[in-house]
Amino acid sequence: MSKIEGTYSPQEFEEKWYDEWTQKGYFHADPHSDKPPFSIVIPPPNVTGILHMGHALNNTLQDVMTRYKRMDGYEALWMPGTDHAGIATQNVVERKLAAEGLTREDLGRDNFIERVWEWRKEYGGTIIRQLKKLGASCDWDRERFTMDEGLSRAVREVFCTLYEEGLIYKGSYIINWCPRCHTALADDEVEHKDSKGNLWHLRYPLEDGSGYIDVATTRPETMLGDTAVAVHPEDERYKDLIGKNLILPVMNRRIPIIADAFVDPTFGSGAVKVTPAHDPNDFEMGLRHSLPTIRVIGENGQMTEEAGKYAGLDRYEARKALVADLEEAGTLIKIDDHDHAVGGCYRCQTVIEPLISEQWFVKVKPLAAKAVEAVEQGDTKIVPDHWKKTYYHWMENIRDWCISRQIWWGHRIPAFTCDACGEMSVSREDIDTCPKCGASGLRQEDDVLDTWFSSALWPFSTMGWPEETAEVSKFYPTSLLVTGFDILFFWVARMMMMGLWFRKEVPFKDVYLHALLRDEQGRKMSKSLGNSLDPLELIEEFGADVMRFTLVAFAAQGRDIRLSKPRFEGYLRFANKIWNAARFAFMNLEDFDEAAPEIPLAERSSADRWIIGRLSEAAKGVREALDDYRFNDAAGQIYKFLWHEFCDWYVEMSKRPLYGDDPKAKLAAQQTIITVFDATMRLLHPFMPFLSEELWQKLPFPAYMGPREESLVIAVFPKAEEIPTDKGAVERVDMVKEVVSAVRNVRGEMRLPPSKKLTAIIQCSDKERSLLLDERDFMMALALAESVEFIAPGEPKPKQAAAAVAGGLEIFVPLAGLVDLEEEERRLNKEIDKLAADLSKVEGKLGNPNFVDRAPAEVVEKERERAAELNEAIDKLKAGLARIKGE
RNA sequence: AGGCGGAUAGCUCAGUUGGCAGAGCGCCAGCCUUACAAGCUGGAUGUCGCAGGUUCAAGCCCUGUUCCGCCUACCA
Repeated sequence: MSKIEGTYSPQEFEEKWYDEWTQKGYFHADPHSDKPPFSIVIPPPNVTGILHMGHALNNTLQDVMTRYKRMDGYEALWMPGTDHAGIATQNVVERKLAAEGLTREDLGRDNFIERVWEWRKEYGGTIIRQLKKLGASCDWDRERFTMDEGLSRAVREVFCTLYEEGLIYKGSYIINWCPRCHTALADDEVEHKDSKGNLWHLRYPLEDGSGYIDVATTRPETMLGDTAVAVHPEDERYKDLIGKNLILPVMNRRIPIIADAFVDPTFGSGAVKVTPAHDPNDFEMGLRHSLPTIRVIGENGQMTEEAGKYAGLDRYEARKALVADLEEAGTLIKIDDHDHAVGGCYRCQTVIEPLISEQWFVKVKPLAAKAVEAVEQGDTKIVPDHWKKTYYHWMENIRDWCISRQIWWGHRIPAFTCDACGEMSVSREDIDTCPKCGASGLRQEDDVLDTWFSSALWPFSTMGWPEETAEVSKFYPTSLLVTGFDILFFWVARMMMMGLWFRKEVPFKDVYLHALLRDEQGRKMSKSLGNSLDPLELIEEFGADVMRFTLVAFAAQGRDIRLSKPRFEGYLRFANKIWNAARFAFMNLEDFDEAAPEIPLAERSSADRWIIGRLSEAAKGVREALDDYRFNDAAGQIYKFLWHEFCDWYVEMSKRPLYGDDPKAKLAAQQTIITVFDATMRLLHPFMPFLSEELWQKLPFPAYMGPREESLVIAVFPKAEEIPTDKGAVERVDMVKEVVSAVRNVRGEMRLPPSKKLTAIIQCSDKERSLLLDERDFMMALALAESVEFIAPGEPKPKQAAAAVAGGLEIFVPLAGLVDLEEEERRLNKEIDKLAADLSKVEGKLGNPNFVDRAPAEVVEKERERAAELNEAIDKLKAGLARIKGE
C-alpha cells in the first residue's frame, strides 16, 4: 500500500500547509537574530487591486528568493503591505456613492474619508488573501499600509524636512491636469499615445494691415488664449516683423510677434502661436518674454469666461464651434492630417489638459544627483544591467515633481495658513495657532500628497522610521527589490532618492527588473484587452506550485514572457512526475530500517554514487543561478535533474537492488533514494513550496541523518560541497548510459518491440571490461537485454549482428531471426554518414595550419582526439557493414 | 528624433568567460516494461534576420543594415 495516491492533486494539501506555516510563525523575521539579514519589501499593490498575472510573477520571484535565503541561514524578512492608491481608491468609493445618488461633496471631507476606510476594511484585504494562495512567505505580522499612522508620520517627517531644506515649494506653474479626476498629475503619470489628429492652419493678420502670418496648431481651441506668435530670430522671412503686432482673430486681441530660438523654422510656416496658459513650452516661452497668460480652459475641461462666446462649452465642443467660425471668417487656411502624441491620465485615460495652477513641488535635482551616483558607484546594482542607461537618462532629465493632488484620500499636506496674518506654516504636528502672530483660525491645505510620495519611503517607513527601530538597523538597506521595469521611474527611482536623502544609504542593494507578461499573440496582458489569465483560476486548476514553477521557468532576464494555458499544462506534468517519483520512493521505502547505520558511499553501487554526484552538481547549479537571478536557469536545472537524471536513469537503475535479494544493496539504494529525495525537495522548495513539503514530510528519515527539521520552510538548503562526488562512478555510469543508449538505438531503429529479448555483446579492453562487469545488471535492465556478454579485443566479431560504437567500446546486437539485415544496413549507412560529416568538419580544422599553430594546445589536442575517435568509429561501423554484406 | 531590447528547429524560447548549436511543445515510429499513457524508448528537423569585419575559430565580439517591440522626447 502506498502512502499517496497516483495523481498529483494540489487542492488536497496547499491550504493545509500554508495554515501550518503561518501558525508556526516561520515567516516572521526577528530583528534581534544573530543571523545575517536578508530583506525584501513587497512592491505594495494598490489596496483596490486584485491579483493579476504580473503580481503572480513578481511575488513568485520574491518568494523564491526569500525562501532560498531563509533556508540558507539568513534572517529573511519579506515585508508585505498595500498602498492607498489615492486616485484609484477615491474613484472606487465615489462610484459606490454615485450608485446611491451621492457625491463626495454631499458627504463632506471627513465623512467621505470615513467611507473610504470602511471600504478598505471590507474589500482592501482581497489582494493580501490572494497572495497567501500563491504561497507568499511574507511576514504578515508586519503588514503595512501607506495610510497607517506610522507611515503617515514618516510622510510628514519627510515633507517637513524637505520643506525646511527648501526642496519643497509651492507655486503657480503649468502642470498636467486631469479634468475627470480633477487633480494635478506628475509628468510621468501622463501616458503619451500616438493618435491621428489634424493640423489646423490659421491666418493671423498684422495690426497695420500690411499682411499676415500663418500658424498651425493641433489644438485650435487654445488660440483663444494666445498671447503672442513666435518666430525664429534668424528667420529671414519674419525678421522684419519681429516686434510688430498681430490681431488675434475672433478675440480681436493685439498680440506681439516675438523671436525665440525654440521655434523650428523648418516646421510648417516657421511661426508658432503661443498659449502660455495651456502648453508647457509656451509657458516657458511666456516666462522668457514676460507674456501674459490667459486661461481659456478650466479645471473641468470646459471653456472659461476668458473664452468669450465659447465660455461653458466643453473643450471639444468649443473646438468644433470655433473651427466652424474660423472657417467662415476666412481665418482657417487648411486642415492637414497629422499624427501626434496625446497625453492621457494613467488612471482614467482622459486627455490631459496642461494648466497653470498653484501646486506643491519637490526640487528633485539634488536628490536625483545622489541617486545617480549610487548606481554609478555600484551601491545599488540594477539587473539586468542595461536598465541603468534608462535610469540615468530619466534621472538626468528630471524636472520638479508635482506632489499635490486635488483629492481627499491621501496624506493631507501639513501646511497651515493663518487667516489673520497670511503666514503659512508647515508642521510635523497639527497646529491651531499661528506661530507668527499667535492668532487661531488656521486653515490646513486641502490637497493631499501624491501616493508615490509615500511609496517612495516604503523601504524604511515600513520598518518604523523615523524611529530608529531594531528593524531599520537590522534590515535597512534591503537586500533586493523585485519589480517590473514599468515602474522604474514611478517608484524605484523615487525610493532611491528618498532612501539616500533620509537614510544616507541606498534602499536596496540589488534591483531585479522582470519582464512583462504577454498573451500568446505577444500583446501585453491588460484588463482592457481582456486577454489576461487569472492567477486564481490557474491556481484552482493547476495548483499554486505549477503556476509558480511555470512563471519562474520562463523568467529569463530581459525577455517578455508569452503565456498561455498549455504552458502551465507542461509543468503540471512535471509536478505529476515528481508525485509519481515520490510514490515509487515511498513504495520501496516501506520496509526501510530507519535505525540501520549509514552505508559508506564506497560500499554503494555506481548508480548510487553517480546520482549523489549529480545531485551535488545540481545543488551547485541551482545556487549559482539564484545568486545571479537567472531564475529560468535555476528552474531548468531542477527540472532536468529530477526528470532526466533521477527519474529516467537512477530510478530505473535502482530497481535491481530494490527488487533483488541482496539486503545490503537494497538498503544502500534506499538510503540513496532518501538522500537524493530529501535534498531535491529542499532544492525544489523555494519554487514549489507546497508539493515539496507534502512529499518531504512523508519521507522516512534515517537516524544517522539526525533530527529532521519541523518543516522545509526552515530546513537547510543543500550545499554542493557537503554532497560527495565520486568521479570514477560518474565515468562508469556514463559508460553504462552510452552502451544502453546504443542498444536502445538499435532497438528503436529496427523497431524491435520490448517483448523481443535481445543480447548485447560488448567488445572492449580488459580494463573497461572490469569496470563494466559490475554494471551488467544495470545494463540488462535498462537496455531490456536478456544478457550482456563481453569479448576480448582480438576475438572475432559476431556475425549477423547490429554494430554500434560508444566511447571506445564496440557493441553488437545479434539480429539473426529478429529482423531483416537490410534494415541494419540502412541504419549503419545513416550512422556512418553522420559521423563522416562530423569528421570532415574536424579534419578541416586540423588541416588548417593556422589553427594548429595558433589555437591553444589543449583545443588542438581535443580536436585530434576527436578525429581519431571518429575515424575509429567509422572504421568499426564500416567493418560491421562489410560483415553484413558478406553474409 | 534619441535610447533600449528582440530576430536561433514547425511553435515558444534557452544558449554566463568565443572552441562539437540545445530544451519544451508539436511531428514520425515503436511500446499499457508492476512510480507515472499527465508515461516510456527511439528518430527527423537549423543559411543562428541580412551584409561586411576581427579571429586559427563567431549564435556570442566590432561596423553597417532590415523588420518587430518597448521606453523617453517640447516639433506647433
